[in-house]
Amino acid sequence: MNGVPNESDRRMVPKDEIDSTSIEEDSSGGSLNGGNQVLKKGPWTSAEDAILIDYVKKHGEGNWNAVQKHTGLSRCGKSCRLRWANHLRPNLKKGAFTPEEEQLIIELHAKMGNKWARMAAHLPGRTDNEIKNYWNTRIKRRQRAGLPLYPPNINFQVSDENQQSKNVNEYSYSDKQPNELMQGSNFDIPDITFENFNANYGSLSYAPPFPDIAASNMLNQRIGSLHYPFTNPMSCVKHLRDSENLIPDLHGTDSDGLSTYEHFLFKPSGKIKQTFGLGYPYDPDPNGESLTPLESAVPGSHALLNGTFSASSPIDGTVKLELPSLQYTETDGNSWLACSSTPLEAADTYIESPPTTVSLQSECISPRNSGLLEALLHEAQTLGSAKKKPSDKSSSSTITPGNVAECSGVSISEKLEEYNDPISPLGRSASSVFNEYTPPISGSSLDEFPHSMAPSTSDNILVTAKHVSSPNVVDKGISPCRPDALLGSVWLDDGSQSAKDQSVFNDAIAILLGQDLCNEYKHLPSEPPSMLVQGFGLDSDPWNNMPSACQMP
DNA sequence: AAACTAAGCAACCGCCAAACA
DNA sequence: ATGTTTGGCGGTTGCTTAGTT
Repeated sequence: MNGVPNESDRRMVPKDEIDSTSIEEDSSGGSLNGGNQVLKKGPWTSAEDAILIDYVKKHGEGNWNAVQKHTGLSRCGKSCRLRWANHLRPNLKKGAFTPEEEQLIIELHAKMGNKWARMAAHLPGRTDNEIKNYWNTRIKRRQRAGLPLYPPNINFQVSDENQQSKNVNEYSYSDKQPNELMQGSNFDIPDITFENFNANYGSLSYAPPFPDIAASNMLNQRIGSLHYPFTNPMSCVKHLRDSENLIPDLHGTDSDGLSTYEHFLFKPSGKIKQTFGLGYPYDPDPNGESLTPLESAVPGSHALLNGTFSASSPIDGTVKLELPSLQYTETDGNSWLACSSTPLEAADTYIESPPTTVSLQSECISPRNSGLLEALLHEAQTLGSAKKKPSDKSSSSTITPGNVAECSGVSISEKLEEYNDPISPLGRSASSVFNEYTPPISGSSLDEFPHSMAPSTSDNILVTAKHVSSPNVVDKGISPCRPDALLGSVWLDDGSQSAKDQSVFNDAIAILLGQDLCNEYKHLPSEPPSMLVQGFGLDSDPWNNMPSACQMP
């Protein structure tokens, strides 16, 4: 039997309680139960633990509400159960997670999402709470470091437990495990490995977030009217938020008259769709008019999105962002780091986080750390509304995070220019940097890829690369403001242009990050794009390149 | 040395579903 | 069939500690 744990008592219990032998005396923070007895809240004392342990020895687990009756313990049944389950029950494993456990957690989370209890079932001696805390801490750490939540080489295999769900439409999205979703509608997905997504990984994993306004504002303002292909409205939030980490590219059509920028913000469905059109080899419907199982799956796939989702809730009215606060809130800030922080900080970020390096776009749009950028976005949005023209409305635009830059035809380069981007890491206007160091990508009006003409999956990657450049940008000889997009085009496109573009990209990075950092990128081997994305030009296994902090102590 | 910040952890809360009356 | 109780789960909060400025 586990003795009375007492590290927590020493640490958590207010000093005036530690020596208290009477658990009845302290009623601080308590509440009355049915019998008007004050139920204590807060940290458990050793005395309380002893009572609870004694009770369980005699009566066994369960019937937790009876604990109070039988023992006089002023704790509600829930609290007793929790205390027992998380701290007092025998065979609990204490201490830090082993590397094996950590790996297992990562894999389980990739499969299950935030199903802590289910994950705990795979980790004997570990509690759901422990796993949850670990994961949240891990997320925090990795997001701060700009790292993807999952190592790219992690395998996401369909587990038997995921066979339960047969029809995604029967369930709220939030309840679905990624693979469950993938299996919806009898859509069989073979073992999924991250390698399948490597081509997108760099940009997917850390492609940035919407601006802060994204989730809440999007939902508050638009969700209600969205034709959103998810059964659970809250899934919009999840998708939006998940997609923050995702996708370099959107492929929406501007059917509702929203400006491009608005589309980006308010039309997540397009975003999601395009996301999955990017190159998932099993997507049976790359054109994406219907929501494929994959589409429904991936947005919430922790594995694929490097995001997490949580339970659903109504979105009408006040939107409660359900993700653990730490799971997303810092993403923006990190993403922005490269742009907003000092060069050194940016450098650290880039060194630590190759994926982040390919998502400069996000950095460029996140307002989290920049009032200016927030203003920029706001203005862009305003302009977007003001500038809306019939032609704009009719154009079938691909909305990408990068395209956000074009907010209603105004490239972010231009916008940054307007603001003179005082926070550019190198003291230069980010826009000028982009303009100068990002190459024009041949290409493509967004109209080249109307929704109905979305290329087959084999082409999607290329499409993605092309779409990141906007008509405006190309026409003006202005490069897209998205190095990640650029990267995508460079890495994902084949042919002689690749080397050239890559070189240009490296130069752009050099400008942005300083030559030293750029050297890291110049080491990028001339490998197939997917390899490059996978390894980010560093070790072939990006997981191995993660900072020690991210490899877990 | 003090103030501040981040990390880690324990516990609570609200919701949900199953069991029971 | 309906209402209540109970247990479980996931998200969030708040506290302590450790590290940094």
